[in-house]
Amino acid sequence: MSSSSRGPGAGARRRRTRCRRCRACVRTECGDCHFCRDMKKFGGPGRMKQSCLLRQCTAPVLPHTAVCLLCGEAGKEDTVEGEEEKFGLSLMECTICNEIVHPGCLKSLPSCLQMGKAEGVINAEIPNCWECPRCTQEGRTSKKPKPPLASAEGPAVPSPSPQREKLERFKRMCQLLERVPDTSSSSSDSDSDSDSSGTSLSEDEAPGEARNGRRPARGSSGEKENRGGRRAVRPGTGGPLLSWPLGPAPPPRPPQLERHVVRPPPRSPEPDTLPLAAGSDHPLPRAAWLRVFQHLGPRELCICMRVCRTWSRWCYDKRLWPRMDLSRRKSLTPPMLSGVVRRQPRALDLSWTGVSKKQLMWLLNRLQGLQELVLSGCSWLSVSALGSAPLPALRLLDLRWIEDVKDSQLRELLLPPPDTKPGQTESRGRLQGVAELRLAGLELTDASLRLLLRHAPQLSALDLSHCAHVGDPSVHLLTAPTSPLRETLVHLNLAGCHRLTDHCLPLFRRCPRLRRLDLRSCRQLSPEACARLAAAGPPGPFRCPEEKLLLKDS
DNA sequence: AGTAACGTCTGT
DNA sequence: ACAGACGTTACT
Repeated sequence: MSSSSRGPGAGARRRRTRCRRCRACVRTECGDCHFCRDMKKFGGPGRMKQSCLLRQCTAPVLPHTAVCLLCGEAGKEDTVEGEEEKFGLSLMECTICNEIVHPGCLKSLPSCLQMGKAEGVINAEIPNCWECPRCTQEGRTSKKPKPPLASAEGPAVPSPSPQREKLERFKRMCQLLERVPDTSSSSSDSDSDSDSSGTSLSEDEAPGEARNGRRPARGSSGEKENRGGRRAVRPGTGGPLLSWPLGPAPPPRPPQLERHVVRPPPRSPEPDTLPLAAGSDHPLPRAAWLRVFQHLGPRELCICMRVCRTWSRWCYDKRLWPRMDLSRRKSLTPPMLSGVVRRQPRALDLSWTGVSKKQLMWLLNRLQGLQELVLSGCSWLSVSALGSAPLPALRLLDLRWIEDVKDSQLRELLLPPPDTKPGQTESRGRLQGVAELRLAGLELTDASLRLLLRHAPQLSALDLSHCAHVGDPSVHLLTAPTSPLRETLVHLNLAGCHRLTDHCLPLFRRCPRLRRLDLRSCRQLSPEACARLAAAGPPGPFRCPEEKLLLKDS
């Protein structure tokens, strides 16, 4: 195997490895995803050899054995203090040519070997990842593969056009995500990342349906040569250590872009001022601009984002995007999804969309601050992604009118994740902290309500309208002395629950905080019994005028 | 030596 | 385009 005979740093591309620190790395396997089920330890055949979907590292690092192609040494950023010095001594891997160097080693090359004043384009999303000055300088990005510098004798690398397209998308993504100290003009088109349609977002890529959201293809390690059949031969890869940048450069291998990750915007310092064409800065600081932007809607913000690079960056501020609405979009494109992730909304409406399970999983894994999620009218197939998603901040979940949701499906969502160890913390379901749950139109029975009492005990608003199986016993359950919801419920929607009879009405007086009870379209309820409930004086519910018992269809 | 899993290739 | 397979790499 030729790649193993190459010394590290001699052009052998390095496989990335887990950071072991990110949230994904430190969690346990879900035991339930496609790849877990394949694992021998979970009773599978062990053929796929992939990491648990929930354990996909979000910051894959270079292996410890990686060294600089130029000096042959490892990363040495720990030996210095300043940011700039650290950068010069860190190992950077180019997403295009895959070469790993110390940026400092590049700078100290004789000037005749340097690439003018070209700067690398740093990809802040992935550690030690950039587009090296040479690739940047030569425009070796989306359009052309990196030609062998010394016109090596090797065969041209076949680059099928789909891969080329992916490369272009990848390049765009890198430009959009880059957080380079603005010395380079190589990313001038990155300002155009917001599109003209207002609420729809188009910018960097998200994997969408692709490849389970696997990590970005770094260069691989040349193992493609181990297969018979067609393969991309890499000429000149055994070249001398110091051949770069003069020697035959490894031809580019378009990375397999469908696997790259898009993460929340890094906490990189934002420019605080707006540079003007005249060279000076606009007197208003960023904070003032943000206060202006806060008065704009999504459409206007997207327009602002096309004004200039600085505005574009400022407008990603998540304070400007507390809620995002993608409802009723038949298909969600990768740019839309990554646009959401970059804006980190607190509330996201995906109702009646064709969001897929993978897309939802991808999103939720990257929206850890999400407080409100609306998925009404989506398919259970997709929504089941909630079953293995981390939802630490979730307060509102809307699952109305999802087809095929019965007790067993809701159970999946309510029960604690399978990897929660009994002694770890107390076993907590995902919806423990949820205050508002909308379950209208689902085929739930009292079995689900019992689970709700146990695993969603903090509900203040519950929508069970048009749940055909909800009847008097359900109200008994909800208002029983043992029910935690008896104390917490403020809003309860039971509209269209035909099985409810007058007998259940007095039970609602057990809920001291109940302020709004929707009993519209409950055929068996008599106006008289409802009137008696409504007239119930203190300490019963519905005391204030704005607190209502809704009885009739308005 | 053993385990995990990365990145690419193949068949559909 | 996708899912599955698997050689190989990274690390213990």
